[in-house]
Amino acid sequence: MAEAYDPQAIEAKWQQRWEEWGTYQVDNDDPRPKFYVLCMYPYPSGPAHMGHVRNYTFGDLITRYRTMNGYAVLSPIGFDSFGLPAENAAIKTGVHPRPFTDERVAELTESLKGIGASYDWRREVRSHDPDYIKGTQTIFLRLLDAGLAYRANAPVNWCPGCQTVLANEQVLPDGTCERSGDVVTKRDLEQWFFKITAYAQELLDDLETLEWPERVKVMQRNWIGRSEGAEFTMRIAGRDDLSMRVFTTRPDTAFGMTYAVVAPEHPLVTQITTDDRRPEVEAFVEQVRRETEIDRLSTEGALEKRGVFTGSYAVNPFNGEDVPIYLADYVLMTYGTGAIMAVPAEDQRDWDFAQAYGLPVVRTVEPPDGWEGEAYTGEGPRVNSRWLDGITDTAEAKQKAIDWLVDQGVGERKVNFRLRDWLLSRQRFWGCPIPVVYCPTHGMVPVPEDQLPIVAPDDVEFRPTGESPLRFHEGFLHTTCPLCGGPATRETDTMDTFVDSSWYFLRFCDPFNDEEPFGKDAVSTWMPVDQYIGGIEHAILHLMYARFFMKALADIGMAPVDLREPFARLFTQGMIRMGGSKMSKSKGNLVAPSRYLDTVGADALRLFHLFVGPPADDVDWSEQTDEIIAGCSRFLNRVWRLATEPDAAPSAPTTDVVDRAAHRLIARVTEEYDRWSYNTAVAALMEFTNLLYKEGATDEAVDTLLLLMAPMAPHIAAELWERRHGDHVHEHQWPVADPDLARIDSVTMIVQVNGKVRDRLEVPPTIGEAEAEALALESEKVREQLAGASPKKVIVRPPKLVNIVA
RNA sequence: GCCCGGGUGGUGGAACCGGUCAGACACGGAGGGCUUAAACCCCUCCGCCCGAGAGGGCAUGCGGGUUCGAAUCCCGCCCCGGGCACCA
Repeated sequence: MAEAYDPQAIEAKWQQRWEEWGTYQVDNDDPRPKFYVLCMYPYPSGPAHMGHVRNYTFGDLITRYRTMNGYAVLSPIGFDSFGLPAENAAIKTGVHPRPFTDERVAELTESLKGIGASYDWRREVRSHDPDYIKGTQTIFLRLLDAGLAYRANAPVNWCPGCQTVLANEQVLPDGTCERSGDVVTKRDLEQWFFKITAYAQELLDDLETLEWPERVKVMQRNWIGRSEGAEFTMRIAGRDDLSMRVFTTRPDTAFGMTYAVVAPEHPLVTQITTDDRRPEVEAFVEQVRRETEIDRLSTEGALEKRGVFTGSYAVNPFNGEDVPIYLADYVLMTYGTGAIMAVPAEDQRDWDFAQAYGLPVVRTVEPPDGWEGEAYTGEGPRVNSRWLDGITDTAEAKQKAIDWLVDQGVGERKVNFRLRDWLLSRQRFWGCPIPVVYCPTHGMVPVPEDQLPIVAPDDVEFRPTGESPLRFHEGFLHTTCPLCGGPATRETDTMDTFVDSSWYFLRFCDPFNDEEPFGKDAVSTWMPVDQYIGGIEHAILHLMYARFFMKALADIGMAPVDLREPFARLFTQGMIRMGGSKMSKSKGNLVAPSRYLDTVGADALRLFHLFVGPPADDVDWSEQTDEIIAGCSRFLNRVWRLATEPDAAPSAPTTDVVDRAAHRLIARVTEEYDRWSYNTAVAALMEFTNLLYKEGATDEAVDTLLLLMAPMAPHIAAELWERRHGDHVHEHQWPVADPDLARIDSVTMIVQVNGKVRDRLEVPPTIGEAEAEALALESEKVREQLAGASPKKVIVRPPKLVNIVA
C-alpha cells in the first residue's frame, strides 16, 4: 500500500526547506533578467485572513512561475506597521503599541509562511523599525528642503472619533471618516502638507503609460479632476478699491451672468457686505461654519436658507452690467478662486438658486426646439451675446471669449484641479514623528539628518485628547535648537501612515543601506515593480500618493531621474464577500484559513482561490465553498495517487494520445498563466489528470503535470517531484511545448445547412477552401438536406466550417 | 444624474478574433459498482419542454437590428455591483 497524501507533513517540510535554503532570496547582482513582483504590504492585524491568502497566492504563483522561466525574481514582504488600531488598543488596554504590533507581525508572518508564500525574508521592512523611520524622516526633510513639504494654516478635516485630522482622501463621500465612521468636521489648524498638486498634470498624463485596470485609472482621473476654463476679474460696482476673481469653465456663457457668488469664507466678505445686510450676512456665515461637511455638500435642504445677498454688485466685464453678489454655501473657498459668476440658463445649480431667490435668467445658448428642461448645457447657437451670437461650436465660443478677456487685460485661460495638497500630519502617537523643532528665535528648524531617527519614547500615556501623546511627554517635547543650541520644542505630530507606504517598495531594493533610505543603483536594478497586486480599495489613496512620491523623489535627485512611475503593471484582485458584504474583521464575518490548513492543507486552499473564478472577480463565501475546497483536495489526491501508485491508471498508456495532450497542455497553461486565467488553467490540469486516469499515465506526462502545477500547489509538486527525481521542481525550467506534438493534425470541420449543423468531418487543419467545400457537398447528410436542390451560396471557413445556404 | 463593470444550467464558472446543434472544469443531484456496513474510491446520467424511442421545439436579462451564422457586434429598455456627484 502506497503512502497516503499527508498535506500537513509535506507542507511543513517544504516551508522549512525553502526558508533554510533561501530558495527565493535574490541578490542585486543576479545576472538573470529581473522581475519585481509585489503584493501590497499588509497592515499587521493578526493572523492572515482569506483576503491575504487570496492576495499572496497570486503573488506567490507569479514568483514561482517567473523563477521557473529564468528570471531573477524580487519578491519581498514587509509590514505597514504604524497605524491607529495599535494605538486604540493601547488606549483601551494600556499595552504599548510596539509590543502589540510586534506580536501581530509575528502572527501574520507565521500564517504567511503557512500558506507557502515565498519571499526573500532578509529584505523584510516594518514601518515602525528605527531604520525605516530614519528613511521616512530623511525623505521628509529632503522634500521639505525642496519646498514640496510645507506647513500652513488651513481648514482641515477633523475626525472626532479618531481625534485627528484626516486627508481629503480619507473622508468618504458622505462626509464620514473611512476608519471610524464618525462625521468629519472642519477645523482651522496649522498642519503639514505635501505639494502633490505640483504634480497634478503629470499624475494625470502618466496614467496613459501604465498597464493598470481602466477603472482604477478612471478613478484617479476623476480625483485629479482637471477642468479647463478662464479666470477673470470683476470690479465691485461703486468701489474702485475692490475687485474679485472668478473661475469658470464656460466663459462663452458670460453674457448670461445674472448674479455672482462668493464663498462664505471668502476674505472679501466683510468688505462687500453693506451695513443694512450685515446682520443677515454674519448670521449666514456663522450658520455655514457650524454646518458639517455633509449638510454643506448635500443637495437636500431648502435652497432659500443656503444663500444670502451681500448688498454689493459686481460688474460683468463682458457687457458692463451690474449683477448682485451673493454668498452661498455651495461655493467652496478651496476650489478655484472661491468666487463664481452665475449663469442660471446654462448651469443647473445656478438655475435652482436663481429660482429660489427670484433672480433673472438670460439664455445665451439657444436650446433645441421643444426644450422643456431648465438649464441647457448642450450645443446650440449663442444668443444675447453680442459678438458671440450665432456661434454654434462651444469650443470656438470659449476660445473667442478667452481671447477677448486677454485682449481687455482682465483675464486669461486657466486650468483648475480638484486635487488638493496632501495633509500629512496626524495628532497621534503611533506614526513616524515629523523631524522638526520649533525655536523661539529661529522658528521652525529641520532636525539635521545626522540626528535621525527621531523615535518616539516608550513611556507615554495614551489618552484621546485630540493631541499627540508626545505633546505631554516632557523628555520628548523639550530639546535644543540645532541652530543656536537654545531651548526648543519638538513637533509632536506624526505622519500619515500613507507616507510610510509611499516608498517601501524602494527600500526593498536596498534594505541594508544605512547611509540612505535607498541607493539609486539598487533602485535602477529592480524598479519599476513589474507586477503589483492588491485590493481595489487603494485605487486612489495609496496608489496616488506612491506615484507622487516616485516623481518627487526622482526630481529631488534621490531616485533615478527617469523613473517616473513605481508600478508598471497593477492587478486588483476581487474581494471576498460573505452574506453580501465584504469579509472583514470589523464585520465579524471572517473565516480563518487555519481551519483549512489543518485539514485539506495550504495547497488545496490555494488551488481553491485560483479555481473559484477569475482573479479580478469577487468571491462569495457560501455554503458551497467548503464543498469546492474539498473538490480541490480531491484533485490533489488524484494527482498524488497517479504519481505514487503504479496501478492508479491503466498500465498500457495510449502513449501517442497522452504525449500530444501533454504538449497541448503546456501550450495552454503557459498562455493562461500569462493572462491571469488561473481558473481555466486549473481546469486544464484537472482535465489532463482525468485523461491520464482514462488513457494511462506516462512518466513524462506526470512530470509535465507536476511542473505545470508547481506554482499553484507548490508543496505537493515539490514532494512528488523529489520522490520521483530526487531534485527540486521549482529549480526546473518551465516546460516548452513541442510544436510538432502540440499541433493538432486533425480538426473537426462543421458542415451546416442554413446555419444548422448537419455533419462533422475530420479534416487536416491545412485544408483549402475548394477541398473543404467539395468534401462538404459530398456529405450524405448534406445531400439529404438539399434533396437534389443546388445551394444558393456556400460559405467556406477552412478548417472550421462550411455553411451551405439552400 | 453621469462614468465604468456585469446579467450564461440547481450553483461557481467555460466559450481568447462572431463559426464544434453554448454549458469546459468543478460543486450539487440521480442511479450503479466496491464494502458485512459506512467513509474513501470508481462508473453512468443531469439546460428546459414535448416524445416510449428515433427525433423535434425552445434556450446565454428583455425587445429590435446587422450577418450565411450572434452569449460575442449595433440600437432601445430592465436589473445587479462599483466609482463620481453642488469642483463653478
